[in-house]
This record gives sequence, C-alpha cells and structure tokens, in this order.
Amino acid sequence: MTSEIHMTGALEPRGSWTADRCSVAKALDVVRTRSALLILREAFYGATRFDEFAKRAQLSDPVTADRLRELVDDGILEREPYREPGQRTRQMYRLTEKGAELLPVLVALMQWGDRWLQDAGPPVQLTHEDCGARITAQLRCERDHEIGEGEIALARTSLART
Amino acid sequence: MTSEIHMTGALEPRGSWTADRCSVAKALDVVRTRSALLILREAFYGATRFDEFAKRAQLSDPVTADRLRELVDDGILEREPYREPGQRTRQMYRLTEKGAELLPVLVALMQWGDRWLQDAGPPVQLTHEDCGARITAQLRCERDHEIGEGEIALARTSLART
DNA sequence: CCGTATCCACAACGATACTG
DNA sequence: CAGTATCGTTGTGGATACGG
Repeated sequence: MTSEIHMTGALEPRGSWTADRCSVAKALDVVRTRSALLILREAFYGATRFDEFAKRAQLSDPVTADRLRELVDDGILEREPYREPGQRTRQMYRLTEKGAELLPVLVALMQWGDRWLQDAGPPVQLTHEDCGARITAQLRCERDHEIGEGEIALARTSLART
Repeated sequence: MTSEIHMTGALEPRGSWTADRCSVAKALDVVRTRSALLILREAFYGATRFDEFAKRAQLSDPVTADRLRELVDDGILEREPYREPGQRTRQMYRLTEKGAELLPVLVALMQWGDRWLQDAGPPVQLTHEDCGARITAQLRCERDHEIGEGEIALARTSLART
C-alpha cells in the first residue's frame, strides 16, 4: 500500500509515458536477456576476453558471440585490439561509459537476490575500497534524503514531447 | 578501466560465486522477462487490476495472465479479493514487501534509459514527495560515502557455502 | 471485468562440430 | 584463442476467440 508512486499532474493511465517513451521499456529493449546481464556482470568483474565471458557466465559460445556483438553495437562494450609482445593481435572487450553506468542496475539486482533468494546469505559482497564498508544500491533525492516507501511522486517533465 | 570491481581474497575466476550461487543470476531467473518488469513498473505506478496491467504495459491478455501468475507464485505480487458494495468480488494484485524491494532495480533502469536512450530528455521524473527534489538510484557504502567508479572491492563472505 | 484456450511466430539458448 | 555454422528445444509474446 505504501509502495506506490504517487502521480501528480495530468498523467492519464495509458498515455505515452507508460510504454512508448518509458525509459524502463527502452532500457529493457537493450538489455532484455539474461545472458546480456550476465556478460555485463563479468565485465564488471574484470573479464575482457571471449573465453572469460563464456566460461564465467556459463554461456555457450554462440550465445556469447551474439551477445558480445549486440552489446558492442549498442555502445555498452567496445572492442579493442591489443597485442602482447610475441603474440598475435587479440581483441578485448571493455565497458564504455554507457556500459559502466549500468552498474547500479546490477548491484540492485544482486542486493535483491541476496535478500530474497539466498538461504545461506550472500555468496559475495561489495565493499567500499576506501573504507571497507558494505555497498548498497539505494534511492536518494538530490537533497540527499533517503527515500522510504511511499515517499515518491511521479511528475511529467516539461521537456517531454516535442 | 576504472569501472572494474577489484577482487580480494581467493576468488577463482570460475568458482561458484560467479554463476551458480550468484544473486544476479538468481534474481534474473525470477524476473528474466521484459513483461515481468513492465508489470512491476505498473504495480509501482499503482495498477492493481488485470485490465490495468494489460493495457498500461501493452501486453496481450495471455502474457499478462501468465506473468501475473508467476509473479504471485514467486511472492512478488499477492492477490487479494475485495468487494465494493453492490459489486461482485474482484481480485486485486498488490506488491508484497519482496516485490516492493525491486524498486531500486526499476529506478536504476529508468535512470539509465533516461540518460542514454532518451533524446528529448526523460518523459517522467521521480521526485521526493517530502521535498520535491529529484530521485536517483545510487551506490553508497554503509558509512554513507558515495561510490565512484573503481572504488568497489569484491570479497567472498564467510557465510558462503555450508 | 477477468481471465482461459488455441495457435502461431520468433527469440533465446544449449550442444555439437568446425575454422583461422 | 576466438569465434562461426547448424540444429533442435524451450521461452516469450501477439492475435483471436471464447467463457464465468
């Protein structure tokens, strides 16, 4: 009951805000699949090579190849050729800025899984390197208030629709 | 380069932390589909009835029914019969606590979509009801430091693996 | 209003085998 | 090591029609 978002302004229930232009839907169009998120997880964990992605994310080669290509096409990963002395040229995949900013999504998912799907507690933990304290994904307003349930309002922006 | 998570301790690249017990993977097993997230979005926006979910999320009836059933089975939504005076009994779907805690995931997705996929700026905005300031999903440590790129360490917890 | 039944199309994924 | 080609299976979702 308290978990709802309160709407302000003239927001009709089935206007363009809900599905067409909704950023959630658009984001899901880009990272709709499980494999894409798992590959991203491994990118954050430091994977850069084809093999690492396939093995660590436990994906078959074809799926790994498809997903890597799509993620590169979407500007989330970038290929970079490199060459170690004496070796032939290889490719590595690295997160772009656009890709790196998906981290809060991953962390929020992990945190929810930790809380609701793990019987024996979280298998791994993210900590702040500087101070060692545990990291969480949370909602804050620009005045730095923590956002509790039911404290959210939804407003149509003036920028919307040209 | 700075977007990686630094690993500490004896974390082998392909151990159980990566895929099997990983909370990201487990969470994705529950909310793997686009339709599930869109229905959740509408639940946060206040939808409670079958029709609202189908129309607002722009999903066909069968998919809506499937997804609602699964979300109820997974404890993310709960059905509740209610009866308005003079009407027959109806069902409503409401977020459980488990479901409500997926909000950071949705907000993080929305925020990313706003930033990277919207040309004309965000179509809607979330604001803090108490103070009116805009809301973001962000990473914080327990000592309330904001987490910048590359400031994250990953450690295996002592609780993992019985 | 709240769904179910049926059918169909396409996407996602694994397994296996093969190439530079 | 870094993929591609092919095949088969299941998942996801729309369209349509129907029932309590």
